[in-house]
Amino acid sequence: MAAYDHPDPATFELTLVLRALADPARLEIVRHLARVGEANCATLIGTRPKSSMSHHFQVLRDSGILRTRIEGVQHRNSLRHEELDTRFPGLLTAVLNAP
Amino acid sequence: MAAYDHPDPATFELTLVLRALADPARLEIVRHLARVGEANCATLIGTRPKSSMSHHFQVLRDSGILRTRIEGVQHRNSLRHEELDTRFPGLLTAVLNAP
DNA sequence: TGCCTTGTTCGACTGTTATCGAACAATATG
DNA sequence: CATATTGTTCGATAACAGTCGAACAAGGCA
Repeated sequence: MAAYDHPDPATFELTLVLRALADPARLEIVRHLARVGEANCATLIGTRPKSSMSHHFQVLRDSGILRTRIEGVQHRNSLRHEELDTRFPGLLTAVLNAP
Repeated sequence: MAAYDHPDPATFELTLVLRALADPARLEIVRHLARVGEANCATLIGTRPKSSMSHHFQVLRDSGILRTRIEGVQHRNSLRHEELDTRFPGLLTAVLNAP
């Protein structure tokens, strides 16, 4: 599998980021990554099928919220917290701190 | 016209707030209110018809982002910035500061 | 090579949301 | 009272987004 395309921080769009975060499943993913740092897709799948999760990861990736690193057969995901902060300071932190 | 119902800050839901902000038209409204403090619907209507705007105001109101005060025939809108901050500290500020 | 694991892609379906005209409601004002 | 102003509600339509099974792709390993 070829590496993923990750958008440049300068091109992050606020509405895309907010929309990506405005979904319970994706918010769960983001919060989990904030705790564990890095995780592959499999460990993040709860009850949802793989195809649904794959979709959510793509939305999060396209908006700039996370990056996916390929290692063998696994795809390791982590937050792009610093990069997000360079364009939207404090946004991700506020979301992560929210109840 | 009877007064509007405004949700209590303790019941604000993050996904609702993020979804409300994740729309260009509504983001524009929020940014305008941040500048001018208070404004009635008419002054916020650009090219969109009244019915569309009325819908967006309702979404913003229901999520807790703004309050609407009725004065005569006008509906004056303003951000519930402090109340939003009590539940989601820094969130609205981060959104307002974003490019 | 054959098989297992990990994820993606495709296609269809479903539910939600935005948009907008038209009719309506409420208040002020002449 | 008649009319103008301000905004809501209704109903229809169209676009979008989430869900999920099935097929596919690629790497690791026996």
